[in-house]
Amino acid sequence: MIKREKIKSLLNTTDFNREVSVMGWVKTFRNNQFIALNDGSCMGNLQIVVDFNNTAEELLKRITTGAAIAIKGQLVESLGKGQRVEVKATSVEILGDSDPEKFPLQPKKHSLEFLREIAHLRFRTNTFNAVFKIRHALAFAVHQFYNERGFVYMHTPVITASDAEGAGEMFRVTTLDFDQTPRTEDGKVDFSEDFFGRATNLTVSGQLEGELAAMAFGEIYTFGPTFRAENSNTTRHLAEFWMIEPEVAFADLEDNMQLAEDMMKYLISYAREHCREELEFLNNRLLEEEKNKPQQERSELSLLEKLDFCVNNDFQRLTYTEAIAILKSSKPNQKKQFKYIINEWGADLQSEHERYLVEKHFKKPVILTDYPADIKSFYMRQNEPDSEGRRTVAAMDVLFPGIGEMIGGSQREERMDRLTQRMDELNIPQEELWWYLDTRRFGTAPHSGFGLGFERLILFVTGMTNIRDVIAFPRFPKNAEF
RNA sequence: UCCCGAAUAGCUCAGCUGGUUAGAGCAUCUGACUGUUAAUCAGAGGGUCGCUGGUUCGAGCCCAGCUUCGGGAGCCA
Repeated sequence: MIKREKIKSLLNTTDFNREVSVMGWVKTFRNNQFIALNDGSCMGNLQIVVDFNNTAEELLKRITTGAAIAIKGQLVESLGKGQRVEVKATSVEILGDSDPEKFPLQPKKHSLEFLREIAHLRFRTNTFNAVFKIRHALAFAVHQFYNERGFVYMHTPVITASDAEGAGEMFRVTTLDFDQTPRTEDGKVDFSEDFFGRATNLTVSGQLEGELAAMAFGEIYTFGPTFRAENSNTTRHLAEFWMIEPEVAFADLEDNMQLAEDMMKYLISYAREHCREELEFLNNRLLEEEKNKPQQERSELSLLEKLDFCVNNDFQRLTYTEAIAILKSSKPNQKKQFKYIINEWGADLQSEHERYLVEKHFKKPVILTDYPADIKSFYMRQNEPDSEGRRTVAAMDVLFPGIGEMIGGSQREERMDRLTQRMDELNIPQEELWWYLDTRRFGTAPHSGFGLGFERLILFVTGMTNIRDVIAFPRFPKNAEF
């Protein structure tokens, strides 16, 4: 028996006129003679030539789009034009039939909306083959990047008891019987009867635990699933997503920004180098799509140009205060084209403002720092008030064109008194976070970290526009199919 | 959650001012052809017009509610 070969290697070989064995799924069967076969190893198909005169009619009829087949035959230089190699089949075996009346994928363009409804089959399309190959490569590159720099990969818990992180609504984790929930004397649900003896949730961030580890290993990162029960219905939010959170001891905001920028450039470069075929396919896909758009709406740079531009140019760094000044005197603000007009310092930036800075003003990734303390989390390091007495924190947001916030992070407040004072102001109970505060009690040190939304990175690198198309089985409000 | 839009064949979409039997391309099936490249040519089948109610002599079309989807906003990564 001959060993099965991958289509990817056969398409590149010059070792012709030998017996090969291939298996895969039928993309199309043309002219009762030519099978376009794909085994997932690459986007390209291998052409199988069937001798239909000497093949049973019954068998030919079962070679339908979507069917899994095993082929044995001679690998030869193609006689036809569209491809370099092909296999002259000597044996065709149907491994799994695919009823052509029912199989939903056709050899034609499908809308992403439709494919989202058949997410279990969309992997078989070129686009999703490319997207998920890139996703894999980038996940691998994340580990390689941090491993090369001596970071320790931490697995922080998915189930957490602290709901004090303030990162958003949480999913409750419980084994209580909803039909007869135990109650306390004042009528509330008695979580002391629950599995963990207290109320627990799915994690919204591994940061707090990450900080604990960073205060021992020096440099750590987490990379795992994260859950937000927000009723978000957008192209860039998921209820379940993957987040990368590095945390570095003895690092200030400056170091943090550098790490973020280095990481982004490393990851994008990695994809450029290792996913050429996939990126070129997606690049062309976007160019095709743009042809149908009016000139105005077409993007200035192609996907590949955009990626290269990101790698080759420094990210624009500026403070919130500087950004407000730019926005205040910007045309859309003066002409009142913004929905939210920037009047004074302290306003939270809306996505229209972020987009203006990134896409119109600087036309490159932007790192915004030193936000007003009032609009940021309790754990961010408090800056000294400026000459006008305005309080800011050492926060940073990395903004990308088309995506918005790709990364959110900060230098952490390492000073016990300042941290607890802020917690009091925001009514965050210190008892619950005693373990977190212990890091400030015992050998506290300056440290910084950030969170990168993995799917948002994939969005940017693939040029896809809906986050539900860059995760295999998206979880979002009213949908947990598959 | 808010604003806007959409839902018609397996897919993509057309359907006039409310009027007889709801159309096209692709896909599927049948036949022809047989070095095709989203093969081609001929023919055929395929519809609870998202759901519920209302207006009307009459609703795919108008109105209300609901569901789902898309775009934008908020929350954020």
